[in-house]
Amino acid sequence: MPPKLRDVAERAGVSVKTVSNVVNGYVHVKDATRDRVQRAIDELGYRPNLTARSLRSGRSGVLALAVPELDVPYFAELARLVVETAADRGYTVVIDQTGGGREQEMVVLKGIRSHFVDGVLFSPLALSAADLRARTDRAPLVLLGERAPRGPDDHVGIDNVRAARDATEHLVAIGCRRIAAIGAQTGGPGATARQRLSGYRASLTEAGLPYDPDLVVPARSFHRADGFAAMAALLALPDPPDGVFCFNDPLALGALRCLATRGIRVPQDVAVVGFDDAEDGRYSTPSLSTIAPDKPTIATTAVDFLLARIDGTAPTGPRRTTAPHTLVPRESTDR
Amino acid sequence: MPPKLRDVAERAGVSVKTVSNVVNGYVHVKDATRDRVQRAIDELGYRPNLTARSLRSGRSGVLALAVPELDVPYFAELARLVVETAADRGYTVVIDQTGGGREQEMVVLKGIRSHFVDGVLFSPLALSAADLRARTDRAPLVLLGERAPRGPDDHVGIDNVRAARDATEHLVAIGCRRIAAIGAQTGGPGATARQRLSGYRASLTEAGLPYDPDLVVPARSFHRADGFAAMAALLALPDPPDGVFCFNDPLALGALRCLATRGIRVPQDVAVVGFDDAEDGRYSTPSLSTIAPDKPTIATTAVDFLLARIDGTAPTGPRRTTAPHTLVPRESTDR
DNA sequence: GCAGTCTATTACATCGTTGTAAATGCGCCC
DNA sequence: GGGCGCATTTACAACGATGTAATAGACTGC
Repeated sequence: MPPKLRDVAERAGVSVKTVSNVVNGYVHVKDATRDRVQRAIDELGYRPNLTARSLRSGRSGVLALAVPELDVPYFAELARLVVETAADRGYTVVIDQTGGGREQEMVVLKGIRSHFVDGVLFSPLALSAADLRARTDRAPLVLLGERAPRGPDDHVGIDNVRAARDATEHLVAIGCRRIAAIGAQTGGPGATARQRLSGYRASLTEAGLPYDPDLVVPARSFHRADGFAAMAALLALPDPPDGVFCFNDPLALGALRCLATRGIRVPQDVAVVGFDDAEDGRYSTPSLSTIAPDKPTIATTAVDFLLARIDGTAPTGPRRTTAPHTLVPRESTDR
Repeated sequence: MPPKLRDVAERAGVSVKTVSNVVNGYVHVKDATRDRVQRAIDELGYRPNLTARSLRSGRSGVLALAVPELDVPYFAELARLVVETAADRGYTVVIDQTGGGREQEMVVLKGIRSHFVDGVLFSPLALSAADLRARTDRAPLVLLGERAPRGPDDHVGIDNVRAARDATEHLVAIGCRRIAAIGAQTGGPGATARQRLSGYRASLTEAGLPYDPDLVVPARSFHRADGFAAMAALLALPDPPDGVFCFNDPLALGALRCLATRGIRVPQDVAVVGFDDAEDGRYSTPSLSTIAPDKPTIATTAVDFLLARIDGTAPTGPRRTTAPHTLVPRESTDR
């Protein structure tokens, strides 16, 4: 049974509240008393009970981070940054893995009120803007990632359309004429994929290149295996592409792998661009050109938005920020 | 202000305790009452305050997972599995990123008593066995990963010596004669690296190959960049290796990358084996042969050990389990 | 020498929930 | 019809902390 304030108080011969005052650095405590109490604290190894404190204060000092999958590098890196930033601000982070399904994401949305977390950073995949608007609960929530529904919530993302254009333009610039896109999400509510697709198309139009639906391959999920399969499908076309824009890095790495097994040279025969700038792509062979969202900015902005909501210092309307991104050219487009 | 039991009670015209009984599925509640209360709950959107519940019960339903870095694939995958398993058992997981430093790891050790988590899964890098034994606090703790100090704590790991031997033997079997090791930790308390090194040496001895200290390269951390640098150092030797055993996959991928930039063929000129079976290695070019620890077993065993400690159903002595591992041969040793 | 001010300390209520034990009411049996 | 047992409901205390307001004492100034 761990010691509590009362145990310390008895040992130091003072009231419970005085101990509490010492613990919280209250000014009006005589030095002699403070020392005595402090000694008792040390001797007993007292540590405040955060649960009790939290019940009293209404704050838990815990944020939730809800992401689809922790082992997708982008989310792992984001999680790392969020946890670090939150720690800096004195907060702990619990991780919620939604799996990306609508049902589980709804649970997160509903679950917020289960006090215990002060606010939620949420990176949804499947939820529609309507789902988000339907939320009755106005608990502190910040949407994370590239998704930007016109909802009532704070949001931190990047300009997906612009980024996808940058990626595609880059392929055009190095001489690609038949440019494929891997990662479209047909039907699903995935705004991210839609935005990237629209940037891709805009870029084609701008370059005077035709839009060929055969070159747009959907991906069920965003893993290497999906990229591999999609690339294989593209290579089976009568007129295969000479450039591929993948909607994230694992897809691109899967595509690279597929090309390697077929003995197709990258970037000479096919150039590849990814998205997210996961660490893997920096050391793959060939190394992967990619769109690099400014992840540290995303993480810190999101955490600070959320803390401002929690503290009530945020403005009433939703805050939306677009974090910068850059194109990082590497070997997979180096020609 | 979210509704509480009292609000529901007033609305339903019953006592607070009756509402509590309904919420907790207590049997002796008249159906009519139960319905009335349930309606009030639904209308008000009542959700129990987990903090209060936790204060009352002494349990928070939260486990902590302390790992060095979330964006090292092995830890990300482990985290994913742990979070999933814990969720299955009705627990939430908070992530603690220690950075792998002794100081921060000590904080985790001390911090356990800061109630709020019911137990800790801890994957230490820098802590010594002495540090762990010095823990006065007997809060539920399970050590995770490959480290196996003779401490008083539950532990789930794999047989590192055996696994390292398997890896090295595999290199011997495909004809390597000068086999290097990347990832030694000189001086540090890293038991993992020591064990893998000893397995490596044992295997050399067994194969009748000389042990050449020049072929053992330490790594400051276990990232791709370190593997790259180590490989570069090995290639600069007058008599470079024809096989490399890397103590984890990122090191191996960094090494592969280095070899690729030098135009050295893998596996023909140099064969490479990694450790951990991160998803990256399955799709790298060449794909990476590696030691695959049974991560799902590690995660579920660890969580179950911890929950048993928490419930008090665990035996008194420390429990130790060695999860199985397998060698997964891929292209990087396919010759 | 006494009101007035300031410091240091304290008792008590409270955060929202649940365990304990007691109260209420009903049916049933002898 | 009085008593017993059971189902149902309740009041109250407690989990460990902290805010509020009150108290006791020390000191100022007139």
